[in-house]
Amino acid sequence: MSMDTENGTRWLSEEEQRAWRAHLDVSRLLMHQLERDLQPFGLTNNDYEILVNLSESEDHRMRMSDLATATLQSKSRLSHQITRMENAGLVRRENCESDRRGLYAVLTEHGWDTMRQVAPHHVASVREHFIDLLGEADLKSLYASLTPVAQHLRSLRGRA
Amino acid sequence: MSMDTENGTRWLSEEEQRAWRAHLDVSRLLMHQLERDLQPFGLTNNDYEILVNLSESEDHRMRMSDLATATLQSKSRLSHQITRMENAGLVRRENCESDRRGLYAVLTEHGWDTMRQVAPHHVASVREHFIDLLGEADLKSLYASLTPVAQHLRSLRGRA
DNA sequence: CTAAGAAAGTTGAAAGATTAACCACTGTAG
DNA sequence: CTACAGTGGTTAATCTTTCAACTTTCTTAG
Repeated sequence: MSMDTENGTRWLSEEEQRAWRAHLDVSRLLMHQLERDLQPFGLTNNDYEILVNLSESEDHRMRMSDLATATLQSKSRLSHQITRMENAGLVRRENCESDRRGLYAVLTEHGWDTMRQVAPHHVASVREHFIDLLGEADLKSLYASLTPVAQHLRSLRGRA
Repeated sequence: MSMDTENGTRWLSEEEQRAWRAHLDVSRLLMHQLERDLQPFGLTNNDYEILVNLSESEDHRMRMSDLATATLQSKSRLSHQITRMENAGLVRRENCESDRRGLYAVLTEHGWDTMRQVAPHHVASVREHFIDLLGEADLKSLYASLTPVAQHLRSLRGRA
């Protein structure tokens, strides 16, 4: 196809640049904005994501590892994160009978209440800053385009 | 349109969820992967972005403020960032004649060399993990969809 | 049954990010 | 020309993330 310069590097075309930049900018600006919208509730984006995952799980609990995988965090980071949330009374740790190395992170009453209170605001925020700015066609094609990328990237993580 | 539950919250439809999740996942996985690909060169994503901005600027220099804006960082964060890069010999600070409060961040020789060495690899990385996984139509529609979102978000930053 | 290796999770130190307070200078309203 | 609000940038304290080392338990090859 295109082989632009002396050293064989295929630089990005105008069009490619634009798409790339757009994705990059949205991705950062959006995270930033969502974080800001959660701030009044004393939660960070990370806190919220943990709460979502636990809320949607059987018995409001998840194994640390699974939670780490689901939220794309390292074990270490998750461990610290859960410690903070434990101190904030949002979750607690419980050990696992079937595997004595393992631990569950469990939503507390307060965690669940918090979730129920905050979720509507968060959804509103996601709508206002993202979803509602896109048409149905946009959403469909976004999903169709990005899914293979996500798959590719997931297949890569955890290599050397 | 849709008004799903008792309390009036417009939850996300299946389709909306999927698109949202896809964007979220790609955005995080991708950053992570790019970071990893830069690692062998001793650069972080942030370092690289600064280098790009300076490289593309008149005289390989930019005012701290402008650089902060361009890279969507806070002044404080940028200040720390530049200090680190200064210690690594990639940039240097120079004061500004016309406004004695101001400083320029200037690319050093070593910074420029680094940039020229690394850029091809970075582009390859962006292609491998993003651009080349999308068709031309995908790119076009991605750009078209995301640009208004980016504008919306940019208009919001720097409020209260 | 046991030893070696893998898996689950934690920990502490070092690096990076955020917050708020700060200093120096500029521009402008009176 | 002066006082005062705003700009440009840094700094110190604090919080979060990363990295590497470590403990405990589980699995499996022999």
